[in-house]
Amino acid sequence: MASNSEKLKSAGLKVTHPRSKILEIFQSSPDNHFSADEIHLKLANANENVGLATVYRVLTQLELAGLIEKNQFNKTQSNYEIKKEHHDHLICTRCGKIVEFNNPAIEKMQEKVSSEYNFRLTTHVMTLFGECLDDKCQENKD
Amino acid sequence: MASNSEKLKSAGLKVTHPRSKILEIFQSSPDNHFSADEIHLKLANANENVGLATVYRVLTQLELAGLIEKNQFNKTQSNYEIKKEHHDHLICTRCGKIVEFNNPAIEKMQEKVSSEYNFRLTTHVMTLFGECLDDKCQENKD
DNA sequence: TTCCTTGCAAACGTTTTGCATCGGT
DNA sequence: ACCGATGCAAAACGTTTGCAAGGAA
Repeated sequence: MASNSEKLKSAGLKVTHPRSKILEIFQSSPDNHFSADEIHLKLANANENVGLATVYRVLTQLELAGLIEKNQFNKTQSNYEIKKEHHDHLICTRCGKIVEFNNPAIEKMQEKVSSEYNFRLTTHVMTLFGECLDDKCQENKD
Repeated sequence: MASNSEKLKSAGLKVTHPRSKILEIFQSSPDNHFSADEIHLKLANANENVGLATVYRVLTQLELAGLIEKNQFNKTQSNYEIKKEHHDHLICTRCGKIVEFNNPAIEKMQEKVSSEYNFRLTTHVMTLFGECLDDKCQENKD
């Protein structure tokens, strides 16, 4: 497996401090989804002086390089996660928990729907919103 | 079927010019999806002097009243359509065409996925992006 | 040394809000 | 006449961009 530096280089990006650090953050939390602001905050907490504009620029570059993925769960901000096999999301509207899932049967039917309407399917967004039944979340029930 | 005035009244909203006009726009194009700006433009073209802020306020109220539905197809702006039976969308990324579809089998599997992950499903977003094979769209192929 | 990268501040587009005025009921 | 609804302008919000200074190769 390639190192972070190699990944950046092969994307045509110089290996700089902000880029390495941001990539590290994603790799150390492979199941987490971060907003640009959260990344910025994490860097600040680690005494890394990186401007918010740079965070946005780096996130865009990493996405373009196929190293991370951008999600639009809510209207207000974008969320980024490290690139993995394709999956969709299940989000708890009470505690914010995000679960990744992959359901080949649904994907197949999406293809079928598309061809029925004479479309060539390229991508899709499928996000399920609900309430998780975890103890931690249930405790906050009103 | 209730008139527009009755719908507004039963939502606790006064029957005003902007509200009636906006509701009319949606009803006269039941298959169209409009942004706030498009509504604003349509009103201006019809020599209706309605402020953009009012358009946003009315759209929010109509959504709250269950008369229209808000969609987030792209990051930049929200789209509104008149409320119908539940459906999802298929969008052509080349010509912007939006097709509505409803697939009970997929919906059933979404329920199944949710319960597998111990979630009580409340809503979902499913939007398929592709390229439609309509003549009009194909003409624009590069 | 080159030219990519960064930080800062200003610009951006959409949406929201404050406030004085207007208008249904 | 009351109180909600409106128009306008300004603010808010996440994100992008211009520019001069900094840093990897």
